Amino acid sequence: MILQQLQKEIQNAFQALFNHTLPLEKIDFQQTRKEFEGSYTFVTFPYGKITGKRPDETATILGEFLKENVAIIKNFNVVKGFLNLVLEQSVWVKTLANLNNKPVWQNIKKKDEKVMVEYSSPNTNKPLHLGHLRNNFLGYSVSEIMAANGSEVMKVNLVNDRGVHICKSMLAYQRHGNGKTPQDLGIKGDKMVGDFYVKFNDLFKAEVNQLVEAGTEQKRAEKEAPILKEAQQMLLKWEQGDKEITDLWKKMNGWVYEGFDETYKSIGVKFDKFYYESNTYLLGKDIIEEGLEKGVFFKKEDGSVWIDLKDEKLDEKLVLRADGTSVYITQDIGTADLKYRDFPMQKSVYVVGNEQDYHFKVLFLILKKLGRSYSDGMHHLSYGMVELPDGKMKSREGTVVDADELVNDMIKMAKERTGEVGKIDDFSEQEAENLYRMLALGALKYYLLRVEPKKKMLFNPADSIDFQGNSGVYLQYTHAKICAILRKANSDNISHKSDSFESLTALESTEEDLIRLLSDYPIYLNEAAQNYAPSSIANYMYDLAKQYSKLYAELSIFGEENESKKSLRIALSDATAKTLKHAGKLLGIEMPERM
RNA sequence: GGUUCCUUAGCUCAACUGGAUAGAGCAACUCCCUUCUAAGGAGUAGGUUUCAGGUUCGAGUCCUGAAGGAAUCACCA
Repeated sequence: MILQQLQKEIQNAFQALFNHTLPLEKIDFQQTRKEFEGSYTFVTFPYGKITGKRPDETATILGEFLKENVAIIKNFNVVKGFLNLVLEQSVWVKTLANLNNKPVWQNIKKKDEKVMVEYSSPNTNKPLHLGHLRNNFLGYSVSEIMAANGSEVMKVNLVNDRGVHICKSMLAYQRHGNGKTPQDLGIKGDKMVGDFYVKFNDLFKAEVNQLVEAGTEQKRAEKEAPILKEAQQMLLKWEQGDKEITDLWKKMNGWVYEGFDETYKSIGVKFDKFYYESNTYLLGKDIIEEGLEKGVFFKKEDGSVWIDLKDEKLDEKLVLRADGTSVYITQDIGTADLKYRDFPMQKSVYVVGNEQDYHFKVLFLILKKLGRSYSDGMHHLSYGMVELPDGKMKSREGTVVDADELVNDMIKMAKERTGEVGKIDDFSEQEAENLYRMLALGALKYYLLRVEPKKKMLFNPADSIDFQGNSGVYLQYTHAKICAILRKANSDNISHKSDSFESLTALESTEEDLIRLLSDYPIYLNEAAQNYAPSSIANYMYDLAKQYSKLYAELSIFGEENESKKSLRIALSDATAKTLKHAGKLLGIEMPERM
């Protein structure tokens, strides 16, 4: 790669001129700004002490040395301490030839690194909504990105399938379900169970109001509402393995899973392994014991177990109740060990909303204090909530943007838009439906992934997700446009193998810019994995598509008379399409060949 | 109240981890389809990067403080 070569050349130059060895990883280039001539810029300000010269002098001396000794450097110019390097254009032709022969991502070596990514982790009471989509897309995408960077990745889903809240919907169903199944009602199983969860809340509120009217204090009423007590009772029975209750639980969860499966399939998200809290909620108690022995935890008079994190600017945190039952963090400690036994990973990523920042900080700290070898590789991929104009989404209140509905709406929009443009009249029904879905999901995924995860985002249902401009559809459109060109090149028998253009020595600036962008792809790929940031990929794709669109508008391909140039532009188109397709896959966005 | 996070153009977001004159899309306005897909391209306008200090050759980015917003501080998960 060019940048690596340039790094070495700078290192040599420093050695020869200043008798100083710069470590390679410290040699950094940035893109030359458009208003100056050059491709890459080396900043010399930091090296004053080494060279003993002013930055602009250092830059000039370096530039002269490089021009003299390095074949690919054609020229240079110095602006203050910025050394702009102008490369021989044959370098870019050669770069494209290499790209053409072997895409850059095929050069990425397999790492000896296992990564587990936990995401989605739904609650079986709550049908998936827009916020969950952000989670699912992030988790899926981060997994794909790490895998593309050579890691072995395991995608897992930890399903929250037990607890009082589950009993609530079960109870509401017992009372008002009349034994109906989702098939009877003609709705998805997860939706039906979700409805009963909402139903419970209505019943609960009614009871609370009644109590308050009868003179009970609000807070007490909320604790003593009979229906709540009954739900708690039900949880006890469930824990004791009561047949009637567990049968109902299994039946209702079965419905939910069917619904979830359908949604996962529809949005193109997959998992390698499922964990269920009903299997893991008892884990972790033995580790509490271990922690007591190690002196990491301490016991209070009432028998409850705590950890003191005051030294870390955190508080004391309960890890086991006085009655010996576990809390949330107990089972998370246990599950962490379980996961490591199943898949001894170096990195473990938890894709969970930022309302649990504190929880994960504590969890990772505890595991570190317990001396778990894997604790250093743990990472909470924390993302901001998706908010509506009137505030947060609440499943309990029913104020959510439902995932299935949103996807369906967008498919409808894609269909309308495609109808207006009218380029796929010869598509079969099936092909057309595939395309609509591809476009709808592309728009949705891009919309959610292009934003840095930790930022909260606002979704206004009134103005729909873009099919224009900086959007997923723009990327897909660019890809489809290129495919048209490749089809024509193929039917006209125009070669774009590297020997058809390798002799070229001059390039248009748009061509050069595009080649540079293509060859920089691994940098973004690496950055995305390093920072768990699909947004890096998304933004790169946009830049790439934009750069190509510019070239497409400026330069004619089939109207070009010089055969070598024609071939080069086709090769450039091909490389762009392949890169878009590869990067799109990392975001879960499919690229159509026609649209 | 403590802690953590956020604040960039009217709106939604970028900015290669401290680099040069802060960039895109949407919305507004001008142009460009008898030439490879106009779901596109070129342009105009829009900024004291919330504010006040500091660090240095250089700060949207780092440090301190302030303002506004969010989350969390449960023997819920």
